[in-house]
Amino acid sequence: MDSHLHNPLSASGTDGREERGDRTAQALLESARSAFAVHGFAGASVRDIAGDAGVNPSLVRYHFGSKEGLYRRVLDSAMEGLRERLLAAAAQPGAPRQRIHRVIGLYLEHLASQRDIPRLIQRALLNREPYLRELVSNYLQPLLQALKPFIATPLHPRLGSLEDVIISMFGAIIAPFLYEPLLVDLFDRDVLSERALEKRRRHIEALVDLTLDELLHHPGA
Amino acid sequence: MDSHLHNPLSASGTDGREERGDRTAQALLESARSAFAVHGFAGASVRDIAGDAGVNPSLVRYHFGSKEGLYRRVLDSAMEGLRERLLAAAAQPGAPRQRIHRVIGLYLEHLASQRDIPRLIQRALLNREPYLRELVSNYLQPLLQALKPFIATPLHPRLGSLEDVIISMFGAIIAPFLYEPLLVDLFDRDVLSERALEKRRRHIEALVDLTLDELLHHPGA
DNA sequence: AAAAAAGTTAACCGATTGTGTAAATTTCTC
DNA sequence: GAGAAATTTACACAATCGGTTAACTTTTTT
Repeated sequence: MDSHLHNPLSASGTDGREERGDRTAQALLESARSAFAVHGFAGASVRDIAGDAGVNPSLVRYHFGSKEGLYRRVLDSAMEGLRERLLAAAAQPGAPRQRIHRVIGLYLEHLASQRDIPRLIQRALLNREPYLRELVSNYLQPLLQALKPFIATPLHPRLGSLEDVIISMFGAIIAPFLYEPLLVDLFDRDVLSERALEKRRRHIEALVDLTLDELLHHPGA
Repeated sequence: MDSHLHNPLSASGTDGREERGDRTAQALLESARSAFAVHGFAGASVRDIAGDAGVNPSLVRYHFGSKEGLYRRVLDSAMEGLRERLLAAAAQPGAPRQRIHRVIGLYLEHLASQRDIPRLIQRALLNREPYLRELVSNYLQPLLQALKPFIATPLHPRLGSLEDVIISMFGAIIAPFLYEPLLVDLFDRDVLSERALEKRRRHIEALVDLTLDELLHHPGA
């Protein structure tokens, strides 16, 4: 069926020269990432994506096989390199708390530099796409295993299990990116400006410290 | 254009008898709520919704004017009554902290009993639908005004402003509902079971207390 | 320069989309 | 029971969807 269909964006194989096909595939990827983030997979049309990229719609099939193939590549490219950077940050020397702060800071930085990512992942979550299992096993599971020994702790009398704490911190980290349009209306100020995000990073750091202190020393009952 | 188009579900006007049209409108609403939550507005088709409700697709136009009219009614019905219950919980006598816990507990209960809501709101957020402004001014703004005097506080040296704390708590509260498919894979256990949600409620309560203590007394620098 | 490969284009396909319309049916009113 | 109103049905519409094909142009290879 799909006879040739050479995989594009092959990191420009032998030499560093960028080929013609690579450029159009890259343009399609960028337009698609934005379109899928804004309108979702079902809401974004191949024609619109190609139009935005200034390219013929049929090239989607040529370069990516199908709309779904393009979508997969968008998700992959959005996550590219993150796994290695996160694990490296977790493995770097330092006190456990410093490592955790580094990982969180890196993740916040990644979200801030690629604003489409939270929405892409959130849409994948809402649609319960099978891609999520990869995301879990590739990113979250290794990260959890790398960080868990630092905070191995029995049940806390009030905070409960470590899982609950992780869920809360994860929700708190992602919140401003996901609820931005709502928060702008509620607080009447930009929550994704560079200033706000740096403020946010310090807040998360404090919140993590607060819960870690409570979790590790659990003084109160 | 749309000449007659009587509004259905009029709470059965004079007598308590449920009319034929009300029943089909109700069936459409229920099917639509599920379909919009699962597939999104663009992904859910009028024909599928009507088919699931066992009803002719044209009745969507008759009862709700259009697909978008149906969608609006779905959002309204999902939020119905929540505002009054939340404000009543906030206004009930008791210590400020108890009021906050009541509001949060009520909200968690509402999310738990209507699992479609987090997904519907999240999709509305992702699509930046204008409906969100209503949601803010009808639910969040009044709630914020009702709770704010209890925790009026200057900037905390580490946690930052009250807004940041609210954002984090909000993210933590919603997290298990939104990230459920991901968390099931990650922790290999149900995070939305009745047991897990009660555990979750206690955890959130502790987390709120922890941050409120820090916010109000801000002992550490 | 000829041949092969890679990339691009335009046109078309069947399926599905939301919506509109007019007639048929049911229910209510008198 | 006749007439009016409310509700339901079947059918058609224009538009859009993703996908397919074949011809065309550009680039690379020989």
